[in-house]
Amino acid sequence: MERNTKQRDAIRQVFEEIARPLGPNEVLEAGRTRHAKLGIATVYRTINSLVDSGWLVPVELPGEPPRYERAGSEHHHHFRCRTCTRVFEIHGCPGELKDLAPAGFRLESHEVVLYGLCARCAAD
Amino acid sequence: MERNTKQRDAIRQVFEEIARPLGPNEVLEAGRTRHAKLGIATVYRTINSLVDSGWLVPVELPGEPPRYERAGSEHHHHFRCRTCTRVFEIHGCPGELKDLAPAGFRLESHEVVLYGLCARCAAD
DNA sequence: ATAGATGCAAAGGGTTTGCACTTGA
DNA sequence: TCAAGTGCAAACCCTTTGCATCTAT
Repeated sequence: MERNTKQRDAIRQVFEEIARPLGPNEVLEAGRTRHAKLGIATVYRTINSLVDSGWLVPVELPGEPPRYERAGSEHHHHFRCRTCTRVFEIHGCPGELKDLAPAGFRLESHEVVLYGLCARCAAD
Repeated sequence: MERNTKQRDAIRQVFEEIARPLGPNEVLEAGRTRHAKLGIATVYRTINSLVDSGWLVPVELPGEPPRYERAGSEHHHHFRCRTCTRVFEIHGCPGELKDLAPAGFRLESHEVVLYGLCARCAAD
C-alpha cells in the first residue's frame, strides 16, 4: 500500500460506505461504480494488503469464503441472513463459555454466529 | 449407496471408530489402512452420499473445509485444538442468544465454536 | 524516470465429474 | 450378467501469481 491509486481509493471507500462484512465479489461490484476498470485480481491484492496493514480483518463464517470488515471494533460476532446472505455485526457476547469445554481442555477463544432473517427480509 | 463395496465399508468403519469430525483426507488415510486401493474421488462420493442419506452431517468451521461426523447426536457444538487441529464435539450450549440479535431480526439458529488446546496438547 | 500497481491470463489447491474398467448381486 | 461403483485424470471454482503495461511520485 505505498501508492494511492484510484483502485485502492475505490476499495477503501466501499468498505467505509457499506458498513458490513464484504466478500471480494461484493467489493468488486461496488468498487466498479467508482472505478469502472477495477479488476478482481486487484481487489484480492488490495484486500490482502489492507488485512496485512491492519485496516481490514477477515470475517470467516462456517462453510463460506471469507468476508472482510474494517478493523477497530471491539470483540463482537455476526448474524447472517439466510435469505439475502448479508452478514451483520452484532454486539454483545454470550460469555460463560468456559463450562462448555471438556475437562482438561484449555479454552482460548470462541466464535458465535447467528442465523435467521435480517430486519429487511423479516419484514416481508 | 445401493451396493456394499469394500470401499464403503472401510469409510463407514472409519467414522464409527474415530468418533470425531473428519475431513476427506483424514478419511482417505484412515480408510487405506482397511482398503489400500481407496481413492480420494471415492471418498468424496461416498461422503456426499452418506450425507444425502442422513448417515453423516457436515461440520463446518470458520475458514476451513468441511469435516463430517455421524448423524444422530443432539444439538451440540465443537472445540478445535489450535495445536493438533483436531475437532471435538462438546455438549451444552450457551442458550440466551436471542438478546444478541438486533431489533427486527429473527433468530433461527446459531453456531458456537471454541478454540484452544485439547487435553492431550494442553498436557505438554 | 522508475519502482510500484494493474489487468489479463495462466497456475494452484481442493472438490467434482467423465469415462473406461471393475465388481457386487 | 450388467448396472452400480471405482480410479484416474481432466474439469471446476475461487484465489493467487507471472508478466507486460501503466502510472504515481
